Amino acid sequence: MNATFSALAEPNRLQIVELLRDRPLPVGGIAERLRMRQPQVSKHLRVLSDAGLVQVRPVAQQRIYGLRAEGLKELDDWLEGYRRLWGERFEQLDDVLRDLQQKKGRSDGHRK
Amino acid sequence: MNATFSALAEPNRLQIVELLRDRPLPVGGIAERLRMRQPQVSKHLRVLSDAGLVQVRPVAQQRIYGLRAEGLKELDDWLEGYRRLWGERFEQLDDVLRDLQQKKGRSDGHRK
DNA sequence: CACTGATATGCCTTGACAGGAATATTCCTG
DNA sequence: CAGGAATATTCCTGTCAAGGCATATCAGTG
Repeated sequence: MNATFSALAEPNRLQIVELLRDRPLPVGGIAERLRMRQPQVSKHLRVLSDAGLVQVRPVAQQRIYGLRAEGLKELDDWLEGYRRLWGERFEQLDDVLRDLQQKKGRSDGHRK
Repeated sequence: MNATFSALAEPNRLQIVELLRDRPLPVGGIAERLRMRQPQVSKHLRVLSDAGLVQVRPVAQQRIYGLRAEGLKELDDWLEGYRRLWGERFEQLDDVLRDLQQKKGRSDGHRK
């Protein structure tokens, strides 16, 4: 999960992902459209690949990079635990919890 | 959006977000539970706050930090454009697109 | 095989950023 | 207003990662 965020934290890498959202592309195609140098694109793709966000398919001497569903679904699953934050009236619950966080008055009462 | 990923890319920051998922906490409480030093926690919270991922509520000299729904919803919205990747048979469409990526779109007959 | 196109890798330099420690700031209470 | 608790900020330092550039690798073709 951490690798996912790290990978997407880099602006160029995020751009690549957004570009591949439309369709898979060879390295050269990515470099051309994003005005980046080929070596950097390869490096970024390496990181994205390690994070499981993209996958490759060799065609001749080209390598077609496309998004990898599982990688992004992982992100979606992570978000699942946070969806209750919006859409629901969560602020009221927030207020309730506000009281509970009072340092948890334990037997170690030190009210100097 | 980029700020969001950058903020969550840092392991400790991600931990903080996951911790605050359960309930809002004061700076000291966060530091204590995550075994981090207070200054670092404050710095991380600053970044998370700038990214719109957390919000503060002052209580006495404490500052209660909690998740900010809008920030995480933004992430969710971003993912929206990628959800079609899974759940649906997208691989077949992938195959179709494979042909179109032939290095150029000559305007020869591709009527359908 | 030599040649070429497409991509990956290695080395180097530089800038950003996280942690550590000290200090400043803010707010409460007597 | 002094004192202290909770938090923020500053300065410093080391690390790591991204870009530039050269080069290696690899597949296809004549």
